[in-house]
Amino acid sequence: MKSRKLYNRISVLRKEKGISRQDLADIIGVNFQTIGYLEREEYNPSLDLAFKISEYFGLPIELIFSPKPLKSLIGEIVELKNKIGGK
Amino acid sequence: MKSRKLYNRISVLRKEKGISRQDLADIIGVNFQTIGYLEREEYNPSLDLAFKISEYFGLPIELIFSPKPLKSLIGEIVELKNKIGGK
DNA sequence: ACTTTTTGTTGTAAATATACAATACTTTGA
DNA sequence: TCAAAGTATTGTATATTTACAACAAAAAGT
Repeated sequence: MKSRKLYNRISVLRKEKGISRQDLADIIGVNFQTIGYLEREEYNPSLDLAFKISEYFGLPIELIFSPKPLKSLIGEIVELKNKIGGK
Repeated sequence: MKSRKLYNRISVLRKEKGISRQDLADIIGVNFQTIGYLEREEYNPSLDLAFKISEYFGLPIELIFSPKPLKSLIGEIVELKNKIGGK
């Protein structure tokens, strides 16, 4: 199965936490270069690795990874505000 | 990274839909034996394949796959009813 | 400006997921 | 009970992910 390129927000989330790739890699238990490959979206994580990342950030997989390009977090917020604000 | 064994509900969900592995495989675009391996939990899907399965069933990945053994669907329901019913 | 830390790049090797084929076993249904 | 459909098993081949190392480039802190 030729697998689709997936998009993710790892680098943004990691920066919000203020940790380095090495730190994140250590916590999760992978090589720090693996985090690099994921952030650059050079390949997709295994489902298990995706779960580990999702557990670390305390967020569902769908909020971190997506088959469709992810909008910026700020963009998400604006969109949600519009939805709530009604009209 | 030695990857953890993951659990899933593919066979139950597939049976609820009343389709065969071959059918599911065709829809998703993988070999039918791959579905077999996943249902028997002999290996984990890639994140992309997990997304495809999740898209087909219209359910979030977390409801289909889990690092911890999944309780039966009926078990989930009972638990939720207890939670709602209070006490 | 200099030093250190972080990130990117390239290359190789190992582990794991997926495909495919052939055949046996099991279940279902007529 | 027999036939067909579905599932399991075994084996081999390919693709993809992960690890690891060494070095270059960039960013951050002093």
